[in-house]
Amino acid sequence: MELADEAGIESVTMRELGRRLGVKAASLYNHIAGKDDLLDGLMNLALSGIDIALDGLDWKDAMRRRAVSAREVFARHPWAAGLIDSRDRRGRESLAYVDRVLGVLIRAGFSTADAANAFLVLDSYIYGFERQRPAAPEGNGTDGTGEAREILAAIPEGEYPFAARVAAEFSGKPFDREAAFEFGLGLILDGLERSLGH
Amino acid sequence: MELADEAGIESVTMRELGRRLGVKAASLYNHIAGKDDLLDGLMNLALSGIDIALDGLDWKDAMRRRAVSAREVFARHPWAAGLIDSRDRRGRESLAYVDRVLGVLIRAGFSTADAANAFLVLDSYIYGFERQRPAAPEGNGTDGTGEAREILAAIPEGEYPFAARVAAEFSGKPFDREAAFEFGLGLILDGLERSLGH
DNA sequence: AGCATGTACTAACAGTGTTAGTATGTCAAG
DNA sequence: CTTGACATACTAACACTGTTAGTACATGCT
Repeated sequence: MELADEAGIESVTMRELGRRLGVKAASLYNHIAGKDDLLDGLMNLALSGIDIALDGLDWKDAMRRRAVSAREVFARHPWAAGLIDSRDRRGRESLAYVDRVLGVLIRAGFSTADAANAFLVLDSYIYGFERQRPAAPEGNGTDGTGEAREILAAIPEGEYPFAARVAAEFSGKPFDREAAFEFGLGLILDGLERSLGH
Repeated sequence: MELADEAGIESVTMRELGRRLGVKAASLYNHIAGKDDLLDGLMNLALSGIDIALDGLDWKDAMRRRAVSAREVFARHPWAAGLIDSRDRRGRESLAYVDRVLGVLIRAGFSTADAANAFLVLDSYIYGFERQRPAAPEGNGTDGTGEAREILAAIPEGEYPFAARVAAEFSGKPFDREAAFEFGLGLILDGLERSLGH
């Protein structure tokens, strides 16, 4: 996980991992079944950082909490989301997770079909959000203003006026990703609440 | 694109592609700069299938049309979404796309910041949705009922009651992904509309 | 006729995951 | 203390991957 966070998931090779551990690549096979096994473990390790202690909360608070916590995980480990959809999601661990979430929704009054729908919609948003991250800027800070400036400079004069306006807007002030996430999350949760009362 | 659709993006190797074209791998380099070039082209080819002829439509209709069309593309080419976030999104082509969409929103009355927000929220959902697809079932049809049955059978008796209920629900009838997508899309669009009037 | 261009080829390189076979250290039983 | 079993590390190799250098050939223009 340290290796993936620091150097990117593409740097997680058997030989590189071995180098970090002071060991040759082949020796790793005494401990794991193969690279798939390694990546499965990595995925579960990341997923275990998502808060699903949802008992006793209102369904909306529970879903919001889960979503915010999931986004933090995906922001901290940008490789996690990509890892998830390149492999099977049907492990025991994720089944428990699914059951927890569905339980909250069904107990709140959603039909089984509606609960499945709500789950899918919410997770689509959650999993999709941190992917909408522009490629990391080179030598700038982490607020993205430098990158916005860079994009702005690359836009041909007058050809893309609206993109230019938006880039100009965010070259001055940082973009608050967390706030943007919660804005969209609120839209979805409010909509689900409305759909609950027919 | 045929190769990626039929055999999966991981089968798109220089040697395999050459085999399909009746040519050795090295010969491909007379036509493309490298594999990155190839994948960029593949991505743009897929993206060009998204309908962005949005002029003259109400902003909601325009966004809905774009979203539905994008989902169809991602459903038809499951590798496309993954390709997009593994490479730089700042090409001329995608810049035109971005400008088009932002233009619709800003003209509809969104501030530049709100338009950027709306864009991000919408695309998070769009890009995230087709990833929430369970691994393809082996010998079953495409409606997923066989897979739901299979999952149901694999759930330990009584351990995950809510997951079991949902699996049971959908082992009887097919799951309409398109309807589910439009349901969530509607929630978001309605929410954006409400936020437009403060 | 000669030459330039485009395109295919073979061979090779460094890198990937993985396995077989071998050596080494540690620790428990006799 | 010796012996043996076990865990673990190693080297060497295999079949892949993307990519480049150098070469051959066929087409078509001057």
